[in-house]
Amino acid sequence: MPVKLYDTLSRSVKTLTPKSGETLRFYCCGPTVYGPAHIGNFRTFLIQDTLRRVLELDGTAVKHVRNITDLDDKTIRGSEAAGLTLKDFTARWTNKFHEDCKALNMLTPSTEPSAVAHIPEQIALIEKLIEKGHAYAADDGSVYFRVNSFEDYGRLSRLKQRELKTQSENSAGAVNDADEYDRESVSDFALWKSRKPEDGNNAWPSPWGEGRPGWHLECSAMVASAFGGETIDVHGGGIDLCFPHHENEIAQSECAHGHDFCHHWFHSAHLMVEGAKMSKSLGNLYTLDDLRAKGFSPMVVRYTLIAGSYRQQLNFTFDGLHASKSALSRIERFAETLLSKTAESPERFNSTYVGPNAPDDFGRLGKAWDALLNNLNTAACLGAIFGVIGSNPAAALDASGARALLHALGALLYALGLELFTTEAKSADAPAVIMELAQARWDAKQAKDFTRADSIRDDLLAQGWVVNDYKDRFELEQK
RNA sequence: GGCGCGGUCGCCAAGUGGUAAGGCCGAGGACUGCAAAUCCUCUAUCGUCGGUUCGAUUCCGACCCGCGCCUCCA
Repeated sequence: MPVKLYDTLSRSVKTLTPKSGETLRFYCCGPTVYGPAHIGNFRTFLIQDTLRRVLELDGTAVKHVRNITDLDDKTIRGSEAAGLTLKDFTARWTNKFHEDCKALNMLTPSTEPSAVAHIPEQIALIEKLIEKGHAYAADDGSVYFRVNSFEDYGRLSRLKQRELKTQSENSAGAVNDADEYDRESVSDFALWKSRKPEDGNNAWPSPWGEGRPGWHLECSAMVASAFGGETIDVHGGGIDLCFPHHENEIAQSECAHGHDFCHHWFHSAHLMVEGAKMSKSLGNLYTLDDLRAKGFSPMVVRYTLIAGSYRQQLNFTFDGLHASKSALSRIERFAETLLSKTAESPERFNSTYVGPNAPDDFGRLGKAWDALLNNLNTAACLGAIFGVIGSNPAAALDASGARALLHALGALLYALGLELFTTEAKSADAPAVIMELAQARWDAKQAKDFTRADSIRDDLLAQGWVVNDYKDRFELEQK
């Protein structure tokens, strides 16, 4: 069954198939590398990662391109402030991004083009647009896109040109871009920005003088270079990019190449944090490291960020993180139960059952798989998984039945990018001192010295370790 | 003002024209020296008001409330 996905352009759920017949062309607007990415950024990247996983599991080859925005106001400002070259500065944050991606179990894109590395392509694109009458150079050496020259402008975001013009004053009453008076129209946007003092050494030669590309242009150039100028199948990004970024990408690319830019627009909704808009001034802008420091594993974060509908604003809360933690460990226990039927280890679960190989039949987990195919309904997918867990199927299964269910579960977890058996620190990880205390408590308990046993237990708890007793052994768990 | 999203159990959340998945929390039970962990069981008529329909949470209209975007924020 093919994957169905909501498309912003047509405002409908459409079947997703590679128009070329073979590999699906998937482009995503990547991170601006001027600092650590926050969980809002990752929400978008994670759902894109999930789409790719579902497609591949469904048998569709995907060329997944996600760019690195390393050349814009923020990276330049950041590098100047840090006293580093743009290259060193962005390399540092690109590395950090990659580390976080890995921790979140994200697949590496097929390619990750850099904007700085595509300046010649961007200049060539501008020349083409000028040649076709879609762009013009201003007196100061900047080049602008002539929005009036592209009839379809505003189709994606459904903004009429007339409204755009009146929107040179926004709702707050502030006049936008007061200094850019040399544009023909306030709707026109910069393709090339002439060199300014605050750009430091970050200027490149061009037919219009020194300067740097405008932000929107990089994606048009990188899409063209990654996919040979062909129409791409899916373009992903946060909903905020719909206008103006994607609108401008469409304008630049379609005017330059003369054919459709992209078939399917894949936008994900934003994140709220504890009911408020996420922002630096509110201090509620979390990074993966922030959450780790509070004791939440990357897998718990991933679960939280993908458990809700991607088209729905997600209210990110610590309650939600706790809920995810419990839910995830419940799936883990279910897998353990099945593994006890097949006499296999958790390590073996990850190596054998979790992978991009969908079983022919998902069996009783069929509903969960169908949910993913249906517009990435991750919530329904998880709901269906828990429905199966609740029905306690293990009791009635023999080893081969358990194996089949493990295969289905492993495929679903691969699709969701959730890795089990990696989260909690267990006894094996406890420091020797803690282990000794716990052992002393166990001995006291066996000797029925409950006063001493309980006192040691309180002691351990104070140090952040919970003791769980079983029939003939105990386990430690980090609080 | 324009465009868009949403209001479902305490919290999160799926969903359908025929009387509402799931997770968390909570409660009760089993287990336990007591706990913890685990397991079992339990909790809603879907913002308001109209309309269409044999029947609407699901379709239409109005209204109320929350939120996002409107030139460089995923």
